Amino acid sequence: MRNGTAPLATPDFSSTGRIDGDCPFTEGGHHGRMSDRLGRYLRGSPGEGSLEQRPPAVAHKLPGAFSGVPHPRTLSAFSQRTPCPREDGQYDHNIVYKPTRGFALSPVTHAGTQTDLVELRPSPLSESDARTRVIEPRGRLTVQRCTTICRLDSTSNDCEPAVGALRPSRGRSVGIKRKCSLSAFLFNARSKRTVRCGRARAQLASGPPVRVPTPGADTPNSGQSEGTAPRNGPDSSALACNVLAVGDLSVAVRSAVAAPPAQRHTVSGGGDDLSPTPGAHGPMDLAREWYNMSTVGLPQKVINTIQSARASSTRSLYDFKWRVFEEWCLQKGHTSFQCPVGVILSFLQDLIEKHRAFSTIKVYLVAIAECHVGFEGKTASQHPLVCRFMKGARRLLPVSRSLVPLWDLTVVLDGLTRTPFEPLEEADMKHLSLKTVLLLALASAKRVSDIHALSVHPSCTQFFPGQTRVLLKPNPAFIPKVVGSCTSIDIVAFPPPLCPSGEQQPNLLCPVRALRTYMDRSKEFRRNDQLFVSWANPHKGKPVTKQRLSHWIVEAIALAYTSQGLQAPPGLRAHSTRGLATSWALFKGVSIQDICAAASWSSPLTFVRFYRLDVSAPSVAHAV
DNA sequence: GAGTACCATCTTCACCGCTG
DNA sequence: CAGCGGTGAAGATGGTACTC
Repeated sequence: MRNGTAPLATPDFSSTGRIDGDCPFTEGGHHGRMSDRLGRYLRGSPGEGSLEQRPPAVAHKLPGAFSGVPHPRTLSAFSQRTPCPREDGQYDHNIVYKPTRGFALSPVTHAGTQTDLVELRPSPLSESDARTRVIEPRGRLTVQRCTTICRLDSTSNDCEPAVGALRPSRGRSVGIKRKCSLSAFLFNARSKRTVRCGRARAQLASGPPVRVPTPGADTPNSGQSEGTAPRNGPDSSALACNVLAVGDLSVAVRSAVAAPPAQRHTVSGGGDDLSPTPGAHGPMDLAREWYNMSTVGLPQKVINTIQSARASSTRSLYDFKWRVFEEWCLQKGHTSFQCPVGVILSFLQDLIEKHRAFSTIKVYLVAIAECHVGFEGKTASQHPLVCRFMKGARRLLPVSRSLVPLWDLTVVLDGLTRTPFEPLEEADMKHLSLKTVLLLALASAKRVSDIHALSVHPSCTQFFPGQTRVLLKPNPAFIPKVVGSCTSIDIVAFPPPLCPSGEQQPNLLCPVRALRTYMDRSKEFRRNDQLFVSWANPHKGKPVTKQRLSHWIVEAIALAYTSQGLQAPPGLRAHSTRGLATSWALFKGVSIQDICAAASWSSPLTFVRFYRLDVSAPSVAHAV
């Protein structure tokens, strides 16, 4: 791993992936494997690991492009790169989103005096693309391991000592623009161990859940709004070098809409209403909101423009939430759009009792507020009781997650050095693909979407002479989740393991080697520039989706386990690679800034709150 | 029937930006 | 500047289609 200013670490594994006597890990360290030499670039004899300061690479930055282009040649190539459109004229990686499913246009009819306002009409909001996400560390883990409950409650301000230390002086985020990857630390996590000897894997992922403050609750905002200015620590580069070297409606509208029920459409509208109809979807996203606005006489185009204030995905999402509320109201005998506040609160309470996360409940409330007529000129969400309810929910529903990794990194890395993943040259395309994507995910700590955006186009993927290093950039058309956060991935090849015979052997865990092999093999059948393509018919050679990429990662982890005769832990998630890789990196001394830069987090708080795992926990230490 | 992939649905992360 | 409302979008998951 490297951060663009530091050399990639050079883990020293044997050809089997095991660490030789020269490895930077010793039995006496933490986990019995951590060496106090971690964080340094080892050269020479084991006992004389010298610190090698490498000249920092010049980081170039292109306006509007990805951050951190660390190599002049890269910059040149980058400036000349062109988007890589597919045959259908769209860019790879789903950048130009196609309507995954246009809402079927159906007559919008309703009872009331405004029927003519909402008729058969093309939906302006047809491009729904509600995508949602369940981040791995959301704390649904139910296995409790020990009696020592470590809770970081939202009401506590001293829950995370590190947070305070990490928090910028003004409570702002630490703008991090440098790029780096985490491969070195990651693969160093694969410490020397006695294979499965005394391993207590059952304890994995069974640690006490930890409650961390719900975003926004009792904790300062990450201050990302000001995150445009990189604010690197003055010596972060040096640190990285050393460490890496080791390895709304108006009141008028609402008042107008809030007409007496007698003037409004009713549920029994004989099919001519917009009232809740279980299973019947509106012709457009947030049709209720549309009707509410049309009722006060707003022109159709104006309404369309107003509704366009939100992305189609958000409208689609709110529409779904509103339909859920409509159905719930129907079952309870209420009129969804003008029900009393108590009904709304009861609905939200139901969500709490279903153990929905606070953020989920928040979205439901926003959706309801958009479609509900409101109370005395205010939206439903502005009602005093609703405000207090939400405050209570925030306290009652802190984000909790396990501090212990769900899966054992060392086991997985070990598995990747065995059949069916090795020998790599003989491995089938499936296993080669799985191994490559997993190594890449672990080494870069990137989101699946970031990996999905990688391309084999020469302007995006550059191998350095001797396959000593690879620079990966996402397709130029790729829009990351956090705009401006997407950085290129720079991975330096791992050196061959030291063998007594002096024979050069490939490092079986080298991401560069796996990537090179994968690209060479996939070249024969690939039909797209996207890095990862399907290996099986009938989609062979076509770009895989992000979801499939997630499946690959999970399957790779599971296979690594089963290939060793072990049972893979349940609940594996591709996103877990981020938490695990970065936690190991932190554990091994990587600065928080470098970690955030690599993982594209604008604030260290994000890492601490949602991802950080206790990889040094005794259970893991003993297990590994 | 197994394997692979896509689509639709669902949850909630991660952030922006306003307010007091 | 802490707190929080609001928003966009990502990942997980289940269902289903297709091929072999």
